Amino acid sequence: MPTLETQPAAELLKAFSHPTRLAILQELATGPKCVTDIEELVSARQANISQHLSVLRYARLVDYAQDGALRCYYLCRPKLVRDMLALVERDEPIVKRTPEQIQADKQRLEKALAQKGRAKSPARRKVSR
Amino acid sequence: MPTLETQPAAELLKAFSHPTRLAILQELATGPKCVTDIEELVSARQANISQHLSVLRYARLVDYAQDGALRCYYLCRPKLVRDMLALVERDEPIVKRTPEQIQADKQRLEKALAQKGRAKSPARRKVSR
DNA sequence: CGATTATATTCGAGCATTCGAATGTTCCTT
DNA sequence: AAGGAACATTCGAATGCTCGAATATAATCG
Repeated sequence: MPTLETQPAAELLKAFSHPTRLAILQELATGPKCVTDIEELVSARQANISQHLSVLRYARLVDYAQDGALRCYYLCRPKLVRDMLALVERDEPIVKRTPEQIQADKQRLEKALAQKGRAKSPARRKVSR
Repeated sequence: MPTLETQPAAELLKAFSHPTRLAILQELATGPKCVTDIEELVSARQANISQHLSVLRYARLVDYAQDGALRCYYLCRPKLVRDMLALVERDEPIVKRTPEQIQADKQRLEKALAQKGRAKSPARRKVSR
């Protein structure tokens, strides 16, 4: 019975889920930059960068400070962004489980549940096993 | 000059970016489950769950072991998934920076760059400041 | 075998995202 | 004030995503 607010979490993740936006965040992770700088570093047109920055701003991942005609964008939740970037580039080996291991896992899980929550019997199934 | 493969990273994140898929991953984080179990825990129709599981499988976040007529789904990169779930629910306070702080940051960044990379002068700008 | 259970796949409609082109706005600079 | 630089916004077309309904498949039961 774990419960995370999946709706807002999904929205946050969506903001991260675009190659150009990831590239922008990556650049901002090295320090604040104005739109023109970003435009050079990430290769995309100005309007497009602005559109993506707008998405990132709405998700509260970035904000900017105005400096004359320039807008210096920066990460407004730097740790979150950096950890996310680190997380997605790290690659965990993919595990493969046999039906037997799965059975064992289920057993452990049921035992743990039975111990804590009262009257939480496993769902009825038409299959024997 | 940071460089992460943004394309595959964005695809991975996209697989996470849906409320139902997050809910499924959350359930699987407590142990392996078959589709019918998931269907009860997450409230969505069977076909829809299957569709989302297919996306998660393609992203190599889950896999299954067949057990008779049942398919027991499990996380095939459990640490990645758990860390992601933890990351999105954690909420970092949003920082606000003043133009002055930004200036300071930029200064530091330029200094650091000048020290390492040769001939990396800042982009020309028409604005004085 | 025939029925039923468990799950997957296909299809189509509706909705959302993405991008470039064009245009706006604001702030310099002269 | 006029012009240009920096950036944002709007619009429309193309593409992609999401869901339910219907249908398919595979295993098990009787």
